[in-house]
Amino acid sequence: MRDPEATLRQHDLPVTAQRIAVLRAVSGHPHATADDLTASVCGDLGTISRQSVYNVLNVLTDKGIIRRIQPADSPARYEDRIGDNHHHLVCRSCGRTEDVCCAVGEAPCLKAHSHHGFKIDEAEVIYWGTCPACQKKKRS
Amino acid sequence: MRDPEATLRQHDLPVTAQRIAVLRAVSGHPHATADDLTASVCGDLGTISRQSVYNVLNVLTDKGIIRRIQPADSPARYEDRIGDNHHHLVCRSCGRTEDVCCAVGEAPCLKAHSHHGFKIDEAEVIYWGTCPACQKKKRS
DNA sequence: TCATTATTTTTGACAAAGTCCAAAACTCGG
DNA sequence: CCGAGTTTTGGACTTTGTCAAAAATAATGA
Repeated sequence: MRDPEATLRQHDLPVTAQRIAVLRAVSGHPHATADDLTASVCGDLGTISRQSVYNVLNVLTDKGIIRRIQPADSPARYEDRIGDNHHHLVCRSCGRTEDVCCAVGEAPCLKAHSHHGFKIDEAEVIYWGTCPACQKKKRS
Repeated sequence: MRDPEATLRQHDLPVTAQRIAVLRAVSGHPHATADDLTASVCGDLGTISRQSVYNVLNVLTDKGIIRRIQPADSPARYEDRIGDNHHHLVCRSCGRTEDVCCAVGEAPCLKAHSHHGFKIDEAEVIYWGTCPACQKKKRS
């Protein structure tokens, strides 16, 4: 995210300190939770209400400026990187999340199959596993 | 699920009325939530505690007798059909969930890639879209 | 069959993540 | 700089699920 303020203006969103700070936090901490982001913003602005963090994250998500990912057994996480159809790799034991490029080119990702009459708009892929650190921990 | 009782015994689980009823409910209502299942079991046994439903669902899931799916913005759902690596199609507006056969054969499903040093054990795919009923509703 | 023992079930409190609402503060256009 | 309309804030509330202790039940062996 080069310029949070410009990004907000481009999307006709009033520019506020909270929005700039949250946007910067998301940008600087990919896959952070709302809680993580609140902490990060507080280190920047001094304070922000929990509700504002959610408000901002929701409006940014709705506008497509950021993306929300919600793996099982984890609070929602947010990221900056959008529009490139990448997927995620999540550690079952610590929740560590990494980006993964779409493994198979166009299929199944982005391909609008038709099943059961549904109009499909996204194929979400999560790879579940164990991260290096947790593999070590388990062995010991 | 042909015989819930036999299934429980096969897995060395003490047979209780609650377990049989929950197992039957999951079998008869694929993709139901814990709440749905509680209602269904109550119509069968007359009553069951909320905690017992969770206890049973957890133990059955741990044993691999049923599978838990946790799409974003939805409570956990449970299903009977396991071991065939199928995926899910979820309606964004009403949560309706359908099974989808693995769209691309072996890849990316079940294929253990190695990325970031993670040991991957599952590839979960969710297709997001709008079900026929909600498409109609939106148009009207 | 019956007592024993370990496992389940129940009840009620609790926790995490997020939303709803009304009041105060702020942004932006004129 | 003013006023209208958004945002932000604080607090209560909701949903989904877990924890813990006591009561009930299932499986085992005599």
